[in-house]
Amino acid sequence: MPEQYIQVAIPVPMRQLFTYRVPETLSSPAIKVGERVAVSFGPRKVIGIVIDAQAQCDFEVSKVKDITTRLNDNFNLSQSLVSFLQLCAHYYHHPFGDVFQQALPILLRKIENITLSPPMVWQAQCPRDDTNIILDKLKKKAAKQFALYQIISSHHGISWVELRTLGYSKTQLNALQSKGLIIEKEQLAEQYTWQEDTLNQADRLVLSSEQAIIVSAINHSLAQFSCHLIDGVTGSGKTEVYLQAMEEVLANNQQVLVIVPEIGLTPQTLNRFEQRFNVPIALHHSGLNDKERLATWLSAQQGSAAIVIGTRSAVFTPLHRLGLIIIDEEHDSSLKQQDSFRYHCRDMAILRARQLNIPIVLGTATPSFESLQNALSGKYSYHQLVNRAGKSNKAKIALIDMNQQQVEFGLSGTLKQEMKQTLARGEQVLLFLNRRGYAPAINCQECHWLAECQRCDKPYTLHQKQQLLICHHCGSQKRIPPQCPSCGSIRIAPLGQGTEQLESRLEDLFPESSIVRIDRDSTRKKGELTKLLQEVSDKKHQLLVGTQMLAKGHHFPDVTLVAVLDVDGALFSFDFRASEQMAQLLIQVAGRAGRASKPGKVLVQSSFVDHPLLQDLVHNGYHHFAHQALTERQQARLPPYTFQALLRADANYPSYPEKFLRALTLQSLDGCEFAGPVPAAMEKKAGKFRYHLIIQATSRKVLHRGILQLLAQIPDNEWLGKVRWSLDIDPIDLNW
DNA sequence: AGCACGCCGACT
DNA sequence: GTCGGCGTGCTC
Repeated sequence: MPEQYIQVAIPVPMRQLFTYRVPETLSSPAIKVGERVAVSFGPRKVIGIVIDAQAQCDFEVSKVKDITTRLNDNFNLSQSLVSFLQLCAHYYHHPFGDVFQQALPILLRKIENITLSPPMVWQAQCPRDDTNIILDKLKKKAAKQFALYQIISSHHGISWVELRTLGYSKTQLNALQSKGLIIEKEQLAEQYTWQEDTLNQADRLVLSSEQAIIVSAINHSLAQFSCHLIDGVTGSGKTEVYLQAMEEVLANNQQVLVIVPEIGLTPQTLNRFEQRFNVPIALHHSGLNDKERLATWLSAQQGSAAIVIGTRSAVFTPLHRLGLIIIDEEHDSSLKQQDSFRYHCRDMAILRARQLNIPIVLGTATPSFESLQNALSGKYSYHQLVNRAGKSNKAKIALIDMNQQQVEFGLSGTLKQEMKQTLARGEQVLLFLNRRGYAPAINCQECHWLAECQRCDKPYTLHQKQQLLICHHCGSQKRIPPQCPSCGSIRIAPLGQGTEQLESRLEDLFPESSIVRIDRDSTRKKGELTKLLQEVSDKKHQLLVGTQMLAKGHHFPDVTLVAVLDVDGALFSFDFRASEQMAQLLIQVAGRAGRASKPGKVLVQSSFVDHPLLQDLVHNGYHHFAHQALTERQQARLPPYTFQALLRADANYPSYPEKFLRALTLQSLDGCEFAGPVPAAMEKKAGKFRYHLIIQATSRKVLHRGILQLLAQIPDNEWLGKVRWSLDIDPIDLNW
């Protein structure tokens, strides 16, 4: 019997696999790719994933260790998932151990044995004589319980996680249980299959011809890879297209993976899917605990879940019979992870669809320039939805010239007037200010001393309510100094305006109206965001103040006036993506407001109303703007016409990062261009000094090859060990 | 990333 | 004397 060696991915940030021996006592049954094994690694014990089961020993045999145990549970990875994760690691030049670490539920990375209680679902009890009487009572006295019963009774079984995400409480559930209306049962672990009652026709809409063409295009390519970009304004019926495209896939007993932005997994979204399909749906979002995440993972892998709906990291869910992937809001920035493993969920989803030979659908009202370019060049099927389903009028965007106006607290006279009129009609107003806190700085009015964070060299943000100075870059906090540390003056005053200040100013300006502020500070508590949004839709508040958070996901039908208080930052940013993001934000904001009978109005305040970008966007719309901007990108040889990578380095001492990057030989990298090394936009952050290097090429292949050559040099770099470095492929945030 | 090892400063 | 700061190096 020859010795058996395996290659194992270990959860460390190293770009290599580790060789282990499988002792004879553990060699039967044959060890497989994707198995989890416990191994000793240096002084500790870790879980590794078997990547190659027939490996030759390519390491000094005397140093190779035996694996400790094989984890013979239900949670080993499929061959297909392992090769997908390998593809991801390869694409991003990222350590494989770290990729699988992030892709797996936390519980699968731990040594301890996993005890997972069987999955439970709620079902309606068989109707008894008095059932209808009880229900009638509920309908009148407890509408929420009645709605809960409706949803449960329309399904064969629905989990607590689903019900919780739909906005129901344990109390409501217990109430129905004690009335004998519902019962909790173990969910059958068998594979989901399409039944006669799987599709609920009740709210199924008749498709417009535009929509029907898209659905049939998707359905015609079910057994092969194809990428469809659905470019449709808010209200044009993208979700209905998703739902009807899913029908055939589900009818083939295949699974569907739906990815939504972080904030997008709202009760309304989920409700749409729950109403339409009577199938087990597994969820994956930040509101789940470790066991719930693992349960989702398992039900997807075993095939008992027909649909998986989740945020970014759900792209790594194992799905045995995946037939269709849907990415909603494909332009959304939350799809790109901005730390450690910097992957873009959309791009990895496309890779996965290609690997599995299945279609993928990208939906948005404001396509990312990357996707738009791929659509225009014919790489994706491009579907435009131009007709708004409810025939509602699109919100009009108008500019307000701040130079021609009396301005008070960041509000122009025109805006104040419009606000008064809107509020007088009993409608709601939404104000965007992308700056949380009370003021973005405080300074001394005598000597102009500015309170700065020592670790970032940036002004502290004043948080009045907490009576604190908080650095928005590193999170450090400081008391407000009673007097200027430089000249001793007590004339220290806030500079500029944030949402917290705006809220309190509005309280004085509009004492009759109730004001609500929605930003990261006011929604820190779990469930607070949902609560505030509910209060808004209940019309408990007339004035809404918020940051970008408010631009995503939620629709406010009674908001008929939206104002963006300060758009100028994006016009003069040296980040070439700033204007793209600004345009997407404005269009998304416009889509949040109004309804068929009450169209919304969007006002944008700027001191540069003649700026060509603003003019183009306002007068010609997003698509004209995007085409213009794409032409400029092409001329400037910028993405999506070129491909970029960013090599970042940071250290505790100022000179090391630059020295590290300068020590690299860049000339040898055939076909690649470079910018830098240059100091990061924030050269100092959280006490670290940062430099970076941009690598650019006209093809992904050339870039890939260049990076491999670059990475090969790093082990010999004399400054290695003095710096920390990381690589970002297709970077979005060049400021970092 | 951990974790150990090792070499210097301020304490019971 | 030694506790512990974190710089450095290693992990099949």
